[in-house]
Amino acid sequence: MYTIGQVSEMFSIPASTLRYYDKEGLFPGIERKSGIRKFSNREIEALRVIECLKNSGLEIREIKQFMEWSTEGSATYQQRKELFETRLKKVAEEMDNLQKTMDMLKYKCWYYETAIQDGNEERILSMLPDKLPPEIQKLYDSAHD
Amino acid sequence: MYTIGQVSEMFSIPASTLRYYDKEGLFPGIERKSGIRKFSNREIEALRVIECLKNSGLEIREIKQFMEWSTEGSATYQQRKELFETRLKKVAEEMDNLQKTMDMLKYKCWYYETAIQDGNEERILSMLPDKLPPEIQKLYDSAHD
DNA sequence: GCTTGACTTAAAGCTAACTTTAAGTATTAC
DNA sequence: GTAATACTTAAAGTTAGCTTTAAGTCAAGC
Repeated sequence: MYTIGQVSEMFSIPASTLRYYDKEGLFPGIERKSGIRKFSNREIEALRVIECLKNSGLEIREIKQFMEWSTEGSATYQQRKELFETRLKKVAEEMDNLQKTMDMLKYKCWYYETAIQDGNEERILSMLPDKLPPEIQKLYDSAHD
Repeated sequence: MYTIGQVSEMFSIPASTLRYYDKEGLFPGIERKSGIRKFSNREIEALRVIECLKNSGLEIREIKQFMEWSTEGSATYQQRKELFETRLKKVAEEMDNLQKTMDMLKYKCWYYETAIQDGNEERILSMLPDKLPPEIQKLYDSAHD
């Protein structure tokens, strides 16, 4: 059993944020002793799922929905499974998107490395849009679909 | 040369957002004809970079800084290069983080598939924390470092 | 010449996710 | 017993990034 301060330390999350999460219903049925929250393994695992769902782009009120489903036993297994499947797809898309972002960033790194070497951008501009070195051309094309 | 409406269509960005970006200084020196903005290839390419930097987690005011550097010629090549290098590192970290998020999501998908098959979570809980099927154990460990 | 549709502005409004504040209670260390 | 520390609350404040509103200008088609 942990206090809010201990959990705050463990997860590097401000206690005020944990209180906010509780107020928003993310720890349904959390135990209390004379007003003070007692975080058990259930809440610790909940917090790991909260972080995961938040990273997947889910909003707090949708995470609350999930936490409510979790208190309803086997009747909501299907909904919960579908939620995770949907989130998985979403994150896979986000990864694809970030891969394109990285390609653009790598292209720009090359661009400025080359500009620094040359002292100007003229040689680069004369290679655009399709006479860049092969590796760089790939990055450029990926970023300029 | 494009009007704000054409650019809005091309990039699927509301015209109001493009005006907001302009107000925030993201199109320094954009041309106007009797008050109306004229988006040239320079602004189109700027918009691609804006999207890229935004996806990398940069704030609008930092993107503005970059756009100002871009008007200052070769004197700022170094800063611009470093900006893209820093962003690249940041996005690579974000990708790692998302990979962990995906592992947790995959684990949860398996969890609920199994719970649906069994009708309850008992068998799964008896396998925790280190007697899960090998492939699933990997996901679980990755998500519970 | 008048209607239509796309553009313009400044300013106010919105939303999510916290974060801070102010005032108070409870527990632990000495 | 008292001082320090950690907890409690409700409510107000903050921030980023838009989005909407209201009032107006401008060019093209009929």
